[in-house]
Amino acid sequence: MALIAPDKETQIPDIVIGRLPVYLRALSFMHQQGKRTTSSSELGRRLGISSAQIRKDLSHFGEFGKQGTGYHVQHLIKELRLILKLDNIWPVAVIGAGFLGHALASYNGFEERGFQIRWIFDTDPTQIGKVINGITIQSMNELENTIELKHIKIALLAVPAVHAQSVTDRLVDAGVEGILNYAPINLVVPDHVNIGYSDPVVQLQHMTYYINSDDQF
Amino acid sequence: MALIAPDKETQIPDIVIGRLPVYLRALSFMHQQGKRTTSSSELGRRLGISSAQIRKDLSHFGEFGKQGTGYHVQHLIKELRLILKLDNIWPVAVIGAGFLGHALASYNGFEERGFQIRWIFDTDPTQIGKVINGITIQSMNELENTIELKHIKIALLAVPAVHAQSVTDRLVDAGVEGILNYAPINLVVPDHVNIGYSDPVVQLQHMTYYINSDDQF
DNA sequence: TAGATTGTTAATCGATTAACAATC
DNA sequence: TAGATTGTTAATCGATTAACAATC
Repeated sequence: MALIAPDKETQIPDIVIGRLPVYLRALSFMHQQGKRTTSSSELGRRLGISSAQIRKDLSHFGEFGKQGTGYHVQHLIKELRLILKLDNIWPVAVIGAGFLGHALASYNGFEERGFQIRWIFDTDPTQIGKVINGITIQSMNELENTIELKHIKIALLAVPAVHAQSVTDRLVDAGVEGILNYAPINLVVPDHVNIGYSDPVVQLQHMTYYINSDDQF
Repeated sequence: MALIAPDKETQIPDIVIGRLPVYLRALSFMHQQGKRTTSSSELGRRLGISSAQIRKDLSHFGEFGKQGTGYHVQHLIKELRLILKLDNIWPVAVIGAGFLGHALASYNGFEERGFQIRWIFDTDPTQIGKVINGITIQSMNELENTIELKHIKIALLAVPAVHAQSVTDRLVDAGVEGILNYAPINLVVPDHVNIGYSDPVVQLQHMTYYINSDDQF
């Protein structure tokens, strides 16, 4: 079997899937503010997206609104969580206990949004055994065993660029299917593995194209 | 990354601009490996992009290759740096000196790619005056003055979500034109301001759609 | 009811790809 | 030269938007 996703799911454009978490984040914000209902136009205004696009995106998955009144915020949140498989907490491993790994392991914003950092790995003997936010730093020697034993599917990769590909290969071999890569390098993985990239420099370099540098230097 | 609409004058699609930093990163990697020339097909293979797309993207800016032999790596790097305005080092401010702000200020991978973290701000009196990687944490009271005095154009926003919009308003009023937002919230800014988003949870929630959770829970 | 807003269709807009003459 | 690869065109593919009947 070449692909995991069934036909019906593959028919939905990936770009649509990518917007759902943004909708979810905005809806959760509205919910916190006490808003009970919203409309595609209100949501679109907040996100800088057309109302038509929001309605079209949602229509791939069902009918979640009511003519005349719009969407019930809490209900739409629940539906989006189901679509994105967020009805359980995904356990996550952090690879690399440098400054960034520390920051990720210390961040408490994951759990309410569907994830929990449960493991952190490093090669540095002086780091191994230390505890960050209740998580004990493990040796990279235990990587494969732990992944297989705990059925870890998702990892945050915060190792130096030179090691990113080799660690990725180990993660994939052990069964990881989703990697958020913080190293500034492109990873090569099998088709069934999902990679997300987080390289701040790439984003900054995108911006500088649009920023006039005349009075900067 | 959500950016302002490209100038009608430039006519170059924003999605093309967004790929240039990725090309640049891959080319720099090749250069480090000692590669002197490459081709659109080799580059495409590495990045999972078609060779036609790479040639088309580059053709918006000029003719950088040679039939039969491809592209001179070092030359193409130089051209891309010019296009993206990376021929000088952009000074950058970090807002927020929590774990993430610390990690950003401590990261030494910015400078060789066109950026230098030069300022870091926080409200916490116990943090102000401390030094991270040679940078003294300043009071948020000095934010506007410093931005205006130093003509700061780019900021990394690493403050709690509840403060992200109000701090953004202050940054924009003071003259900042590019913000990389690490807070899990959508920002509203004027058209001329470029926003990049870095919310790991949004990326993880995108992945989980494709990951089978059957044996996970 | 009258106004508001959905879900959906068709048209428009934009991006990607295949193909190939040019040429190193 | 012969093989390789570019830059570009036209065709294809896909995504966004405008518009509106349905209906709350």
